Amino acid sequence: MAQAKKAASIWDVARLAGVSHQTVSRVVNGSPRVAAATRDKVLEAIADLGYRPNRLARSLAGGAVESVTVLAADTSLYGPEAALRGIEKAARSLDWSVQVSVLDPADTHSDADIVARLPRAGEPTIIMAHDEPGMRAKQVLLDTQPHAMVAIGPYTAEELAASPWLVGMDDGKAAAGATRYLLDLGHDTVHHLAIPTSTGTFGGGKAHRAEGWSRVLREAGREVPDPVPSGWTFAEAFKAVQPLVADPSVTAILCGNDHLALATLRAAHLAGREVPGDLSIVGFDNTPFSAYTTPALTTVNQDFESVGRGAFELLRHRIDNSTPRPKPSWPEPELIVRETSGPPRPASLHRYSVQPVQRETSTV
Amino acid sequence: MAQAKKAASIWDVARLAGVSHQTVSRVVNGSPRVAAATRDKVLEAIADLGYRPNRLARSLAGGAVESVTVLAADTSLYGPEAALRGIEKAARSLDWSVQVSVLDPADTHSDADIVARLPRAGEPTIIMAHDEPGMRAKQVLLDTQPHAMVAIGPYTAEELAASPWLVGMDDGKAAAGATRYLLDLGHDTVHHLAIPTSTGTFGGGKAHRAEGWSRVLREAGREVPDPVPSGWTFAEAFKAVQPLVADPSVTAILCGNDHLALATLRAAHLAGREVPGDLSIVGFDNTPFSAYTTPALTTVNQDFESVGRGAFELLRHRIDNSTPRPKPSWPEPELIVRETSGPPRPASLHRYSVQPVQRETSTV
DNA sequence: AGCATTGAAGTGATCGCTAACATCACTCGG
DNA sequence: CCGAGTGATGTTAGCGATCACTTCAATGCT
Repeated sequence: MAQAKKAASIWDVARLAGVSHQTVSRVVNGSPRVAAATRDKVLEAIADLGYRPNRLARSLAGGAVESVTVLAADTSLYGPEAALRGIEKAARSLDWSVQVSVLDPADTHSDADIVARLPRAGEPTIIMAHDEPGMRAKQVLLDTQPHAMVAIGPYTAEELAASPWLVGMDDGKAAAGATRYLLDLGHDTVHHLAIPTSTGTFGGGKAHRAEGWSRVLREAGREVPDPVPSGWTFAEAFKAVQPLVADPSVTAILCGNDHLALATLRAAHLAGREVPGDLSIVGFDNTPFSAYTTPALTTVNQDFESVGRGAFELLRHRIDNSTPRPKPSWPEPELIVRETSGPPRPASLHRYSVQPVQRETSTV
Repeated sequence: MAQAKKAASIWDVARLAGVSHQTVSRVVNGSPRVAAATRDKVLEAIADLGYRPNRLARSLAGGAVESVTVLAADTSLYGPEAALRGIEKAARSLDWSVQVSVLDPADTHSDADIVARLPRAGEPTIIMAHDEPGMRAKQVLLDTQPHAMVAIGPYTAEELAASPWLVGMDDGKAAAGATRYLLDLGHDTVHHLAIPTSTGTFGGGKAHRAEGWSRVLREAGREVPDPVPSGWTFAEAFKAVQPLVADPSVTAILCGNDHLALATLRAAHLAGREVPGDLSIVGFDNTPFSAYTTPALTTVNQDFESVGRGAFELLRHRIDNSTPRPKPSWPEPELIVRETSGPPRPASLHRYSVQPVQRETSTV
C-alpha cells in the first residue's frame, strides 16, 4: 500500500541542500545569479526528494501567470477541437499549462457558474464562442475580466477589427465562396441547412455562414430560400433536412458543417436522390472524415489550428503588453471540391430520372 | 478601458461586512454555525464586491480537494471524448472542477513532462490510457502517486479485478462477439484492421480487441490471418487496408474502431468492392457518424460515458475511503447491426447480381 | 446563584511559493 | 587602502484561503 507521504516542498529541498528556500526557488526558475556549485547541490536535492513545484502555490504567490483556461462547450466538433490543439501547441511551446473546462450545453449555466469554472479571478481564458454556451461565457467574461480573455468564433472582418478580444475567420466570406461555386456550377439557387449559431436566436450570435450565403444569392438575383435550421447532432440534421431532400426542385444544399452534410448525404441516399447527380451537397470545416465518405464531401477547409494559435498569442498580448500584438494571419478558407458537388442535371434529364436510382450498383 | 482592479479577497469582504475573515470563510463554505443576520451581512458584502473564492488558495490551504485533472492524448476519438463527458457530468454534479490536459502524441513526453502537467503533487488524476501517451502517463503516475490516480482503458475482466486503479470495458469480449457474428453469417474467416494499441508494440498495452478476435477464430478452427496494423488517422487506415480490400478472398473485416471502418468502406468502394455484398465491415465504438455513413456501419456500441462516470467515482473512493467503492457496472458492449455486414456472396454468384440483403435502413 | 456547556465569532499559524529588499563577501579603480 | 560596485544568498512579507484554537457571551442545569 502506497503511503500518502507528503510531497516535498521548496523548504525540504532547501534544508537538504543547505541553502535558503529562496535559492531553491531561484534554481527552479532558472535565475542566472546562482553559483554553479550551489545550483548543482540544489538540483541534486531536488532529484533526491523527487521535488516538483506546486503550480497552485506558484501562481498564488503572484509569479508570472503561465496558465490558460479554455472554456468550451462542444469539443466533439472538429473546429473547436482543432483550435484547441492549436492553443495547446502554442502554449506548450512556451511552457504554459492549459486547462480545458467543458460547458455542458444541456445545463443552463448561470453567470456565476461560468465564472466559477475559472481557478481564480483574472485567470487568462480563451472561450470557444461558436455556440450558445460559448457566447454566454464570452459575455460573462467580457463583463468580469475583459483584459484576460479572448474569444474564438465566427466573425466578420469588421467585427474582428473592432473587438480586440476576438479571434476568428471570416465565415461569411467562406460561405459566400461556396455558394458562388454552386451557382457557377449552374444551380438556380442554393439551399442552406444551418447550424444553430446561424439562426441568430441568441444574443451576439450573428448568422455569419448563413449571411454570406444569402448575400451571394441576393447579389446574383436568385431566389433566397428560407434557411433550414438544424441542431448540432447528426440526428437533428437528418430530421431537419428531410423536406429539403424530398423536394426535387432542390438541387444544391450548403450545409453549416460537415456533420450536417453527412446527415444530408444520408438523407439524400435514403430518399433515392443521387449525389451529385440530383443533388449537390457542400459542407463546412473539412472535418477529417469528410474525405472518406462515399461520395467524398465537397467542403470548405479552414485552418482552425492557426486560429487557436492566434488566440493564444492575442491573449498573451492582452495580459502582458510587452508581447507583440499578433496580427491575425492564417490561410484563407479554401473550398475543397470532392465528389458531392457537380452541375445540376439538365432539366430534360431531370424529369426522366425521377425514379430512384440504385446507387450501390451504379457507382461500381 | 477596463482597469485590472485586483479581485476582492476574503479579507475585503470581511472588512466590508464588519466581521473576521474566518466568518466569511464559514459563510462561503456553508458552515452551520453562523448567525443568520451575520450571514446576510456577509452575503451582501460578497455580492457588492463581486467576490469569488480563489480556488488555488483554497486547495493550497488544504481545503477539501475538489478537482480532477484528466490526462488524455487523442480526444478526437469518440471513446475518450464520451468518457470525458461522463467524468465531467459526474464531477459537476458534486461541484468538482475538471481540468483536461492534452498530451501531444507527437511529442515524446518525458516522465517529468507528464508529471509537470499536474497542478500540484497529489492532484487527483484520471488518465485516458487507451493509447501510447496515455499508457506512459499511467505508468508514471502509478509510480508517483498511485493513491490519487485512476486509468481508463481497454482491459480484460481479470486485469480490472486485479488493479484497483483501472476502469474499463472488456474489449476482448466485445471483439469476440463481433467476430462470432461474422462467422455465423457464413464467412470463412475474419480479417482485422488493428488500432495501434492492439499491435502491442508498447509496454503495458495488450492487444485486447485483436486478442478477442483471434481467440474466436482459433476456437472455431478457422485460419487466423495476420492482423493488419493501422495508425489512428483515416489516411493511415486507408493506406493500411488497401491490400485487404484488394484481395477478393477477404470477405469480412473487423476494424479496430469506426474511423478505421469508414476508411475501409471508402477503400472498398474505390476498389470496386460492394459492401456488404463482396465485403462485410464491422467497426467498433458506435461513433456518432457511424449511423449516417452510406452504407451505415455495423459496429459495437460501448457505453463510454458510464465508464467515465465510474472512473470518477473510483477516484473519489481512492482519495477518500469514506466514499463507497463503486462496482463497475455499465451496459455490456452491444453489436449494432446496420448495413455494412451480411453473409458472404456464394462463390457461384460472386460475379453476378446482388444477393438481396436485409438492411436496417431507418435511422434517427 | 454558581458553574459547566454550547454557539458564534475571532486569532494566529500554515500551505508552497515569489517579490522585494537586506546582507555579506569580494572585487576594483583611484 | 577605502568606498563603490557587483554577484550570491538570506530574510521578511505577503498571495488567499483553511484549520485548529481561543475568546466571549448566552444558555442550561443543579
